[in-house]
Amino acid sequence: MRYEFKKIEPKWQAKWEESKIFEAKDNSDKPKFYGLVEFPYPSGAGMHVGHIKAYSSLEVISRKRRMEGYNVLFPIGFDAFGLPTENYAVKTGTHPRIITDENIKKFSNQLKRVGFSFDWSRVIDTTDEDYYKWTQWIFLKMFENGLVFRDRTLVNYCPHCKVVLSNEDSQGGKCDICHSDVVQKSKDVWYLRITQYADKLLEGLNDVDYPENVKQQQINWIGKSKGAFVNFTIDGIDEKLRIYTTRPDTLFGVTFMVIAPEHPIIDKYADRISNMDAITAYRTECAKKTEFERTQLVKDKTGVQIQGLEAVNPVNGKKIPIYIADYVMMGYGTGAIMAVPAHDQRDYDFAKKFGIDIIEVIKGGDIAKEAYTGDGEMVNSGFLNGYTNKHDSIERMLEELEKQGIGEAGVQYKMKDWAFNRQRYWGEPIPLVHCPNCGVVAVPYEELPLRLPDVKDFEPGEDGQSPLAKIDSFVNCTCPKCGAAAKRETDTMPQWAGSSWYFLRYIDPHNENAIADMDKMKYWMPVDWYNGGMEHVTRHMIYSRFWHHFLYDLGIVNTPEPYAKRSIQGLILGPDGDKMSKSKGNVVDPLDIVEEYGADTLRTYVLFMGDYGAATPWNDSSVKGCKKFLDRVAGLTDIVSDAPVSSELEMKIHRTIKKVSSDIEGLKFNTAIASLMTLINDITAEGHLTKEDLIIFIKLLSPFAPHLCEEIWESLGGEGFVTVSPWPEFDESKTVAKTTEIGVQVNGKVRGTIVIPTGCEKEEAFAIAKADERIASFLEGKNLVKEIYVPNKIVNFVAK
RNA sequence: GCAGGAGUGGCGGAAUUGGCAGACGCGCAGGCUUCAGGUGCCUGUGGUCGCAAGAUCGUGUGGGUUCAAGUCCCAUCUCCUGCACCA
Repeated sequence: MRYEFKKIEPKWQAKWEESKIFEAKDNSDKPKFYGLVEFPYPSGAGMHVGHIKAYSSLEVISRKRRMEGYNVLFPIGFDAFGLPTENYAVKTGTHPRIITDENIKKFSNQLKRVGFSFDWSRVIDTTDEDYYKWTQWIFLKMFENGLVFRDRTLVNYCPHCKVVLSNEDSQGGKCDICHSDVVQKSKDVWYLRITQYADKLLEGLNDVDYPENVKQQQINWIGKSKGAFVNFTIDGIDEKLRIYTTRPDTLFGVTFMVIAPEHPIIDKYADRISNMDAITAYRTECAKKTEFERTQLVKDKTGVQIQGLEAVNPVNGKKIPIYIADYVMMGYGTGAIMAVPAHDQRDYDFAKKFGIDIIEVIKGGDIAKEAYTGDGEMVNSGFLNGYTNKHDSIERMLEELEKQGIGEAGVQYKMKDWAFNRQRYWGEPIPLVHCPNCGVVAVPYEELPLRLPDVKDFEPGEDGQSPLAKIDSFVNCTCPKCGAAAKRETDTMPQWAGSSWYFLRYIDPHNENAIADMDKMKYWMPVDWYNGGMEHVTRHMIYSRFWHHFLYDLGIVNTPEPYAKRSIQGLILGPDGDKMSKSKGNVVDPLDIVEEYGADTLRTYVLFMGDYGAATPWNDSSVKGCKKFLDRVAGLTDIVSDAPVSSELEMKIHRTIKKVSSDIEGLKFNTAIASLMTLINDITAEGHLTKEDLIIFIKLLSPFAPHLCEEIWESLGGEGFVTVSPWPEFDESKTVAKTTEIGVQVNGKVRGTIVIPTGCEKEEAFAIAKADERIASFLEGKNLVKEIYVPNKIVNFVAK
């Protein structure tokens, strides 16, 4: 047979669709497997080879599971709200709905052409009102349960996109969407109280199978730290300055305090501060800086002492100066710190610059040179003197603080509450109403979905207002509670909302009464295996785990954790080894590859190219190598004969079944394909194979190259589809050879190889080795000191 | 700075977890097929020395443990990814 991909690919894609073999069954006695891939944002550019790699791992595993007899749910959908579509709408005047529909159509066709075995009967689109109705519904549940609040604070704001960004979306001080510098702006913001779930999100990690680095990244992101809150009094005023510290045991070493430039105490006591001009100037200076600039100037400390306010160290009564400095952030802890210059490098640098005392309280370093952050004996510390263990001294200090009522143990998280609104059109409307009498009121559940109004102008307002604010018919409404004239919230939800629960909707995509039917969730949840990119580990995964924990607490879902197992695919780099990007012109279009070499070749290549988790450059020549491999597979049909193959080849077939089966489970697709290549080399050397042997071969290959394998299956008279035929089994006894070739070392150097009966005793192995002429020549005239034999591995003689 | 990961031929990458380093693919060289190019097939392919048999070196670098180290330990360099004045 010849590998005529242009003919066979459309043929089998049509047959698969017609036979519905990829549709998951809701009522099944079979064990279930729920494989999930991160659904795409349907951009106008269409699919990228990165999408192919991202979906191929669970594509192969899902196909293998079907052959193993599982009822498989392998769905796909579109995360279609978002800025690129809206920006394109602003530019072209086309409605985002039309653009989205076009892009989804384009993506679907492309995915189908690659032959992915998605269940197309369960496609979801986050911008579909039947879908976002439930996104709004979950939001209202959170509102009802006190997890939604509004606050006027400094937010990360992108002046280019004109939206408020969460911390997650402004990493490194750059807007995640347009990469402009993010500025700080005072705004009213809706927050989701994700911090209330910080501990559950941490503890939940113990129960899931995520790669270690993924867990670690989430742990760092949540950033839990244990320490203490301590209240410092301000001299002469009845006012406490509250700080957070992880080292309360160094309290005797505090020689000054620092507060963030935005700290409210400054305005409160402005009349007592004698250098308000200098302070105001410094604050203005800081406000101008972006957070990025502020955190970049790590080396040089700046600040201004507050003249007129002095704090009192609560453990020794000493009066200490208070400074404002931008190295203290309002957003973490209490926005104020106690400074211990002897044992904190930042405080040390500041003290050196401003000539403040440095008092050593932990022995072991040289505080004339730098801060000492290690352990050691406590000194100059009153009742703590003589303590040598950090844990003990902290405990002792906490005890004292609580006894005297000046502080208590506490925890802090780096993770902040989730800024949950955008001033944009193309997102889920936030279902809240502002009533002059009742305040903020929820839209009643029965009025959901709260639909996006049809508008012509998608341009956001210059004052940072949503385009929805310009639509009077949308804004003006009556209060659901008191009936008074009221105004709708005009902000929309951020991009991450719709993807925070989408895996639940696949289970029951058309349910009109609930996000999904409980019995169906009990069958399908949790997601057995979720594959995606590293970039979603801290945002999407944390957000969706938060929503899921919340829904679990309400009894709406049946598992606390949504994803039992997570894997990560590595990037595909351009042929030049750089990240693919339009500007570099090194982008590979997957459809070009499908056109020229076929979908099976593309699928095989993206998994063969290297370690699945590693970033690997694209190589056009290697693609051809995979095409050549499939050509040779097609050619196997020409050498089928009735004559049984040698026992040697039979063993290799059994070994290959074993290896491909286990490699797929470990995401080692490259070696699984390599072993099939090795086997075809062995078959070619043998010159023939039986029909049964060929069936085994195409079954093993079918998850990777399903179109070709179906064609061969059909030509061999197979019933139905190879895709749903049983996965081959191997006979362990047949994977073992009668004889094994092993290396023989003399003094640790390989001097030859011998053939031994597999699993033989050491005496026999030594005898065979010594009988070997070459080995004997190396042993001649020497004393055998030691003989080592590792069964079926190696013989080593130590001779002097 | 902190956390995680990686350094193996000309290239992508293997190595049953301490047991013959370089599987498989690409590339390259030679040969066959071909008027020719391409395709296809066969052979070879880590470095150095050697006609060869073979010897010798070899997994970022330096040390160590071991009969035996890509793999374990100590030190060190480089690169990637994330976080970062987090108190």
